[in-house]
Amino acid sequence: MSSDQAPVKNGVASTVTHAHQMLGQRLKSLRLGRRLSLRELAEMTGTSASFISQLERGLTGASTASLNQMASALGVSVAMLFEDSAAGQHGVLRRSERPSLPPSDGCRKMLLSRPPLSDMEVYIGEFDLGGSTGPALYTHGDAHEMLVVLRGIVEVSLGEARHVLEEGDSVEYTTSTPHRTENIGSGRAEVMWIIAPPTSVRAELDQYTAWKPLAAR
Amino acid sequence: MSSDQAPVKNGVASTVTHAHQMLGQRLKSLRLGRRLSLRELAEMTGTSASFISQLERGLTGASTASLNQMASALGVSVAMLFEDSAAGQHGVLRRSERPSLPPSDGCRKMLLSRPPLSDMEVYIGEFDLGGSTGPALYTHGDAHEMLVVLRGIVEVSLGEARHVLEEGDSVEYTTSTPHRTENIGSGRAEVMWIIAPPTSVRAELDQYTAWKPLAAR
DNA sequence: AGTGTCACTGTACAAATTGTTCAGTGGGAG
DNA sequence: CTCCCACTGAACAATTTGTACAGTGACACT
Repeated sequence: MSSDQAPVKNGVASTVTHAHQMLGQRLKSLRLGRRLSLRELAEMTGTSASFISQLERGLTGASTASLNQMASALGVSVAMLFEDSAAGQHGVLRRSERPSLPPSDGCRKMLLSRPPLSDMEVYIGEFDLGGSTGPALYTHGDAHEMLVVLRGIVEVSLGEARHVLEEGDSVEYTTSTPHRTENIGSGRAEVMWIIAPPTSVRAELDQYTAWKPLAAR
Repeated sequence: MSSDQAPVKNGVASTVTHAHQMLGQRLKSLRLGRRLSLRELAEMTGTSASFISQLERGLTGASTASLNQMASALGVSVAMLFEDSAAGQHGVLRRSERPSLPPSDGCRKMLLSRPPLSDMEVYIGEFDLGGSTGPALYTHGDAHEMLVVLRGIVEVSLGEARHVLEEGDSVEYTTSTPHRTENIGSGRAEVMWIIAPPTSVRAELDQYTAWKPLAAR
């Protein structure tokens, strides 16, 4: 409150620090939303805790390099660090507006959750006939994941185990369990993935690690 | 390690403490899964932190009253505190096995997530023609919630605002925002609610608080 | 009545973790 | 050459963590 009275030489300086504070607030709310401490985020971004502390309170600015690291560690785009909107917004997302991830192997993934707001990640996946999430089983982070079959029949591999799921069935597992989903029905399939807490989507997207299955029993 | 060598008079005593330890481990993993500290859980259950500490380490047992409190605060049944299975289980839940909550106002809710495993709550709601989640808007806890329309057309009230959502549309909001869902389509409707982090279902089920809307503008 | 046993509380404590302060370093722009 | 500024590292006080310990009251079984 009293520190607002910091000496200001000119108008430019004040708007600069104001911009810093806006960024700082946003950064802080994002970090707290992810339940991260300064040190944890510092390690993720390869910076220091004190730096982020100063950053959040608008005492300093950040280089574009740092901004990139922050944004990716928090699972948001750099743009989202600046756009002051999305505050009072109730995030209505129309079906037609769903952002979709690059498709592959006969599977189109669409993101329903909006990273800065959510404490979860929600995807919808549409499988073509014989489509799958890829040839290998994947692991990412250490959160909880649920898969719900909205339409069709799929086979879910979890480590060594396999489960055939029909419409309305669901599975839960941890994201650290190697997993994979394949459409084994005679038509198209549609599933929903729910991940909580969010595993910082973009940050880890290219860090997905493959898993070597043991020889078949 | 060395404390394992505690004096044991007979076989009964050893199996008793063993049972205590099993319960303790389970309790601890549940608590940590909810990211609760001993004191937080103590306050929720109306007990003390030191008691829970001893409990988790198998130094003492618990009365049925305490067990009930623990279970409900953690959002699990008392039985789940004891069944040592569910360890290697990948929670497959068939559509026909979904536990359903007491229906009301033309809306049947079914729980897809299994409390002990999940970091989220997932419900599916089926609305009859004109059905709704109730006459009033409700508030519960302070988590994030997403609603996805699987079939039909619904109207979602969020505080003063109203949104008409069609199949495939979704909304995000915080659970502290007074909210309500109503089927306004010409047929049945089906939606999905996702809440993270979990707000300890059973514990709060009867603590849902109504919200008085302001006079219509 | 007497005597344990046992569930449970409250205080106290060491250790870890929190965010912040501060002095300082290095590099790029003027 | 020099100022500015992004950024580091160590040290800080304030909380918060889980645990230890000494108790209290109730119930069970002589």
